[in-house]
Amino acid sequence: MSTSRIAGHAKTPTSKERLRLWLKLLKASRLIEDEIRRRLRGELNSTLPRFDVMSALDRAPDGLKMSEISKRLRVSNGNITGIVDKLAEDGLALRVAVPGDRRANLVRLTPKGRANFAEQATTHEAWIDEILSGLDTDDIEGMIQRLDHLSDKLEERT
Amino acid sequence: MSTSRIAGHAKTPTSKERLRLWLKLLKASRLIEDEIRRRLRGELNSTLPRFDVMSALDRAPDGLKMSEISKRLRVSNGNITGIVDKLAEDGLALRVAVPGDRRANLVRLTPKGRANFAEQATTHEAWIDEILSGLDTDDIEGMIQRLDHLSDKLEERT
DNA sequence: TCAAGATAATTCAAGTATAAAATTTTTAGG
DNA sequence: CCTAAAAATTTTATACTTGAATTATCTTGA
Repeated sequence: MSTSRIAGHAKTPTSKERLRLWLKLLKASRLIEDEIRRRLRGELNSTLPRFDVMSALDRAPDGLKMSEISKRLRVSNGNITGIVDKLAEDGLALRVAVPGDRRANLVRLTPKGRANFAEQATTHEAWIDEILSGLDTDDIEGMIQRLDHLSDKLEERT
Repeated sequence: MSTSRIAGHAKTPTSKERLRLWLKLLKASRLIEDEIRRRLRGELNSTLPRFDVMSALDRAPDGLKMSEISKRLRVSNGNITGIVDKLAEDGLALRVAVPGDRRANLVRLTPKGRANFAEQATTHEAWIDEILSGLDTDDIEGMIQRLDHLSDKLEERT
């Protein structure tokens, strides 16, 4: 069954319009993401993946399994192994055995990691506040709504 | 409704709202980007950076200097070297000497590269069309406007 | 019970990314 | 001319990312 496209009908978006939207979306998010990466590297001596993992761990005081972290951040398992290794080396996180399942570990922030992240999170929020200044509430609310709508559609697909 | 927000009177957004927007933006674009990467790998045996470089080259029939590519794609120079090396190995692009400046090269798609990209671009556009189906014209136009506005603000900063 | 089979994590190879240093070539000032 | 600065690119070092293969450990059903 194929979709019939009626030429000139205003309500049906064309593939060109959809492509345009995607390119704009990618551009905007990369502009912001690159800026955040630069600042994390330059000012906090960290990286976005490290920040993301710590953020996930911070929200789970009881710890998360490796696989749980990778599911939440939508990155591969092997990836998380390396990042958690680094965090552990730096004394920011540690692996704890799971009683009853010797395959799995729980990863937790150490007190040092928790304190460290609290600072970083404050700084991070201020960056975003600065970077996104110049958008008014209508812009923000409108975009949040539409992005939610979009993400919902995308997640439905699976 | 219990909120006191009045259309046309945009109150100042809080940093929490801005942070929320950023997280939504990042989520949506990663959902799409990951899907595109998966398909490029699985169906076209390619990668997003390769596709991006070829896309830039396709739009510049006379070729682009390495530095010009990295400026357009906003990635580092050293990065482009590796990607162009790969494309050249596969016979999709080649380096041409710039008459009068032996420091620089022009990179061009080969006929094979051009044909190859034409196919990929068609497929890519169809993917986006499919992935973003479910958004109506209002969603798309509204988002494009706001993303443009956002990107403009971000680019002003520099 | 006990061999599949599923699950958790790690390791590996290949590719992508950056910043900084190095190399080669061009351009300008004296 | 000649040398210092600038420009274009590559190289290097480090880190992130994925998907596939591997190891180790459960879980299950005949």
